[in-house]
Amino acid sequence: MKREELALEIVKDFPAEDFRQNLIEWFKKEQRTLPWRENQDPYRVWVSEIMLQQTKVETVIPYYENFLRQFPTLEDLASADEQEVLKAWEGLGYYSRARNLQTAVKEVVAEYDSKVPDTVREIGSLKGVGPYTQGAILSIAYDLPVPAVDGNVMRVLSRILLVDEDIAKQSTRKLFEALVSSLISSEDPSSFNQGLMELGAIVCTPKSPSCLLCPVQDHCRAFHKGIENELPVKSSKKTQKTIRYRTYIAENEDGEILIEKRPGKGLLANLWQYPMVLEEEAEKGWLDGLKIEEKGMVDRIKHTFSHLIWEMEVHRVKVISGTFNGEQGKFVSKNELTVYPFPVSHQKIHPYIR
DNA sequence: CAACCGTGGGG
DNA sequence: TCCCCAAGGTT
Repeated sequence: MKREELALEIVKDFPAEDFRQNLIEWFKKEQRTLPWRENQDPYRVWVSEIMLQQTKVETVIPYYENFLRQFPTLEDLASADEQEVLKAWEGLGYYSRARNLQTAVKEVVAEYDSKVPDTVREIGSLKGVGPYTQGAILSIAYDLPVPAVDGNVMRVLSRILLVDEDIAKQSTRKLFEALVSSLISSEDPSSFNQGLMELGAIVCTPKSPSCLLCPVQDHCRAFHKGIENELPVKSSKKTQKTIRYRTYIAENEDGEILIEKRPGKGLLANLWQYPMVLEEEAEKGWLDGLKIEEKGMVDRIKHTFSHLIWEMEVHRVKVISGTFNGEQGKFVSKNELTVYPFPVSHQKIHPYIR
């Protein structure tokens, strides 16, 4: 069955008008007070949507408030120094979001007279703005009836409409976009989309949803069948790979510590760290061209990313002589080290070393 | 498509 | 400890 036909089949006999009314009324009454809900400024909505990608509301709030203080307008962000933008993002993760956002904002200044475009085609062409974010901005900032399907929406609608497609698969999002398109309010698409997400965030939660408090309980097929905990169907991700590194706290005769800059692409792009070498490539007595004197292992650090694991042996060494062959390395004073501005997360010289 | 790209918190 | 999760996008 084609996707549109399947969507029509699913919403057949569904009381859409009742559902819309209950959802929107609930949202207007119960929505949380959040800094990005002060007004409909497209720039403010945009920033919030980027920050909220894969990130909890409570985490985003302080970052958002600080970011808007530093870059109050789209023009301010467009003309800002990239290092400052990344610094403001420090600790939020997924740092390409920050770069893409600034790139896109610059394009809006240059190509759209500093006005955030209001069409799917134009806004969707901006860097970092995908299918979800374009729908979110268009509906929330411009009151346009466009689907904004995120994880919340798929969870909520999979229960209400009894959809058992695997939401881990990218293609499934399109089915839910078709469903939302047929259900969305033309009167208040903003409250409809936000209502679905808000419901997912505070009532229709992943584990033990609060069905007794749900404003659309009457319309929920999963609740009526008592299988709300079986939905949504989501295939589990596979286990992460483990990479072993040796990490050096390398001190020279002046008491300075060596740090290196990571490559400009890939994981933690451009972030500074203590020099790291793959464990199997760690040479005794040498570190990328530097002759060193081993002082002993001082710690073992395990850091889990979303898709891989680092296991690091931390060694303290004394630099005897030689020139560092790493990408970009330099010695900094211990004093400078503790406050090294960018982009080490949380004011630690190495994000994963205390 | 599936892999890549962070981080912090909850169960 | 381990797994899952959170207003996803890019390649």
